[in-house]
Amino acid sequence: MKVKATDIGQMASASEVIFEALREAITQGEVKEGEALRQDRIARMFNVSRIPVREALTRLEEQGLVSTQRYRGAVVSSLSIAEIEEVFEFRALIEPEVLRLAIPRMSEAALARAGDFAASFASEPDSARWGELNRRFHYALYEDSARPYYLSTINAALDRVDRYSRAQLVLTDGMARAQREHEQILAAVVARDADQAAALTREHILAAGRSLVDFLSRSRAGEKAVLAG
Amino acid sequence: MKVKATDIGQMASASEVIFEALREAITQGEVKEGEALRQDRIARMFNVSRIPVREALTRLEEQGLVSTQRYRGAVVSSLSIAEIEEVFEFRALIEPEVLRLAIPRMSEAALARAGDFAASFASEPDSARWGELNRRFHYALYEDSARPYYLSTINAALDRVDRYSRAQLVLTDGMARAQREHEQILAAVVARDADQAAALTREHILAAGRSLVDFLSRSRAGEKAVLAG
DNA sequence: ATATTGCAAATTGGATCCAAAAAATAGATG
DNA sequence: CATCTATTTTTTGGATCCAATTTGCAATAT
Repeated sequence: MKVKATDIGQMASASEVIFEALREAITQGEVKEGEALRQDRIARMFNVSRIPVREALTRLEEQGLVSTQRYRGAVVSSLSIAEIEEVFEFRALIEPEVLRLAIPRMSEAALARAGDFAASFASEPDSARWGELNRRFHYALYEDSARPYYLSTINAALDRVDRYSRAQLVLTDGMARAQREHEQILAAVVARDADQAAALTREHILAAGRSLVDFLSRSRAGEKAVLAG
Repeated sequence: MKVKATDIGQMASASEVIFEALREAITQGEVKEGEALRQDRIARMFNVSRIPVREALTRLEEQGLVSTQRYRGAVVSSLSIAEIEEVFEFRALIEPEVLRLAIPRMSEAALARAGDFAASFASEPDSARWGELNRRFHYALYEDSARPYYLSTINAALDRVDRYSRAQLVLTDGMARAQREHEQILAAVVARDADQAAALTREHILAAGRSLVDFLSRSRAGEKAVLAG
């Protein structure tokens, strides 16, 4: 995991830096699910004591990204397929509504930014950055909704499932399909057709969820077969 | 605030006990918004050092119940009227959907429990317990939805706004109206009419939100007048 | 009287240390 | 050789201590 304090803010406390680094590492899939996060090891990584590490782990646990058992330490939480499905179902309920609320008040600047992010997918070879680009594209469309609470719940939901999407996007045609759907959503937003944009967003999220669940079902079944055989 | 470790669980760590006690105290309105939560004072209350207190405050900050500035300590976050409106709007989007999902699979036991909670409002003189009864009533209706993530977001939303509702329920007829609406929702659920139950739940939440926002607008305007005059 | 500067008290973030619990390892026993 | 038990090692939750920062107050200047 990368340690870059400057990216986070000039006067960020150690625990904030560690929290952001760990959150990034988990959502990016750099630390695998079930992997133990030892306080002492992380503390040495950052040249600090275990105190700020514990604060970071507490935050991560509150966000549901790690789970902790008394005296047994923190492990990256692994979501069942049902739990992943639920997060996509949740997003499919929330995000179309936020987009609907944003459209009447959307600035040209935000719309242009969304267009730039949508276009940048095509020229981005690093699959590790697709998740971030996707998030920024949708965020640009949502931000003028003036609904900070909704946006925070969307971000929390994305943090939970992002790490599962990466492999699927690389190994299937998921990325190409997502790009096409982004263009369709964008066209509906440009036309200020809130109903259409919301419906397309809902389908976009549900389709992504179905693809991911399908992909994970296959790969997890494969893992079990390997382990058994 | 009450310190009752036994209520929370046999082997709960100190920080968990403190977290629950502070969360309860904040959501119940026992500590006022803007009030500073001094680590040392809380530590002495519970006869522990500041370390577990800091962990509890970290959790509360992650949940949005307190906000912290470096070296300036934690204060109970105060929500603007717009933010309170947003939470009710969010609940009005989520909760009807959860109820809709729960109805086809709802057990008789859960339905009976919801009925008991609905009835218990009438005989509960302590207004401090109304919020909890309300939460349990709705939770009984939602729990068979098998959507733990939705339920956790609903609980987080309720934690944010519960403390604002108490005074309003006592000083207006909000409680009586809520009771009537609960009975109507219950009837729709008994009839397994998911559309009707969802619509009633949405209206129930939106009406509660409107009442609360109206009440707070008046009382905050009054406060300003007092401060100015 | 009011604004300003300097110092002391209060408060927090973090380091170091300690005790309790769990995991790992070695030894005894069938 | 496998299994159970005792002991050592790891690891965590919490206590105590320290340094950095803010806040409150008093003395001073205007």
